[in-house]
Amino acid sequence: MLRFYDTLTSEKRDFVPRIEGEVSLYSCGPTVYDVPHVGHARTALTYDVLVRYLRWRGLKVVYAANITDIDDNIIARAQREGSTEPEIAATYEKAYVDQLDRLGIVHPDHRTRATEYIAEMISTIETLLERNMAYVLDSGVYFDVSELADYGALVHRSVDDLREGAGARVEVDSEKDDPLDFALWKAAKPGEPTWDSPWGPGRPGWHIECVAMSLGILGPGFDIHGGGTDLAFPHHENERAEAVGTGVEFARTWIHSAMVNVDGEKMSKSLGNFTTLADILDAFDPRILRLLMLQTHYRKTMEMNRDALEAAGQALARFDALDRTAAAAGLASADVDSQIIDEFVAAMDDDMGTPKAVATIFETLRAANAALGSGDTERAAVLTSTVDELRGVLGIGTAGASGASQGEDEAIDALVAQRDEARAAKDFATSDRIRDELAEQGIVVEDKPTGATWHRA
RNA sequence: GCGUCGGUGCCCGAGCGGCCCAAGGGAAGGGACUGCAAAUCCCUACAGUCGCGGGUUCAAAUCCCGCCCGGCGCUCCA
Repeated sequence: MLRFYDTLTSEKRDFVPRIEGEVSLYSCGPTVYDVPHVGHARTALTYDVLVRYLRWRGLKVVYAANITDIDDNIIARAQREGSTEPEIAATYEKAYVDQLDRLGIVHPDHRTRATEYIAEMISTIETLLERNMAYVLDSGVYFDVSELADYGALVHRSVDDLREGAGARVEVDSEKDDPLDFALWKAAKPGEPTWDSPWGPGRPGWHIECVAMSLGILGPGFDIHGGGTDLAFPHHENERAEAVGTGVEFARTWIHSAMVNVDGEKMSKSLGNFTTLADILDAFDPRILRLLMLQTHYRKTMEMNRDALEAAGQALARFDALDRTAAAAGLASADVDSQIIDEFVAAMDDDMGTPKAVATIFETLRAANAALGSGDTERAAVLTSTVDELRGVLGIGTAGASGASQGEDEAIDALVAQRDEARAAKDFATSDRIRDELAEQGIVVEDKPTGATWHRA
């Protein structure tokens, strides 16, 4: 039985999709005004693995994710750089998608942009006005928090508590009825991009876009709404308020993935520990980052640093080593071990227990190596196939092509063959010299009963 | 301050009432294999106060209360 921890109810609950066998998922993507960082990767990866797993389990998944392509930050950057909002958004959306592609993140079925849903947002706002859940001021249209009974439910705060925080920290628009009331539509300001609306030219508030897109694509009462925990308030709380305010059922389960810390703190430019995704993926095999992240549960804050990445790199090398060993032994593909699969499924079904699932794979990996070592190729084939199957579910595939030319590879083959001859003749001086030469080129030679193999370090 | 999540070996990190003298990964020591390596396997030390103090229970890392410490949220944020 699939179970997920639901932020709204603060408990793990059995997951029953609204349509049997079909899961609808909406996940909040980034505001594209800068290059993506490792935090974006963790959030994207959480839902990537969820989608991969559900599909592997035989469920149909409709996955929608948004791109916020209009907001204060984008406008500010466009003005600063003498560019335009669409240009800034397009540039950083591409940067985001490009980096996620390197990580092998599955593409959502619907990747929508806020500016493509203006009409739907306006119509949602009209509904809220009709139902007296909102009011119009010169500065825009605002949601009336006092009209919603359980505002604050997602973050488990009372309206009074929230108001205390809002009054103390947010510059209160004195016109607003309540400091907690938030903008659905912002009236045009000079120099800003605008869209026409019944309330004059302006642009949408932040939260309304996700309501329009998620309900527009997935329909009322969709199964899962995801995003990073930092979005729980105010963004998700306000989304929920807006959607419920229109009288429809919103997300049935709320999943929030935790933050990535660098040097024990949330990364930020001001702290100087901002770690871009590109920097990490340039320095490490993308599968290393994926494995490292999956070794921590998605709801737990994780630490990201060079040591952790290097440790994960060593772990990943064991997968690649098994690939080589299995290939050298000529293992045929075999049926998977159903008991191990069951163990994996039990771990994943329990609120996406990827750390335990990964542990199961490593145990199987060791057993496969042991079987190989003892000459039990039949068992080794079963275990290796099981490892491959489960790696696939988590997106930890085999090593990619090195990018080296065929000629280079042939030259290395020739040297390795030459070394084999020298070894056969017990000319170890020569064989060691060749091995050292290859090592300098980053080539590791391994002697196996079936002959030497080599790979790039 | 309020809310929320957490504090487990040298490091990372599962477990969340008995199966725990606590998974898995990394690093460390020993052995096997190897001409020597690499890879692999086996063994060992690592946690004997699972942040601290109370309590509940036949039984607690796991539940309850209090305290200390940290992340995140309360402000744009994945």
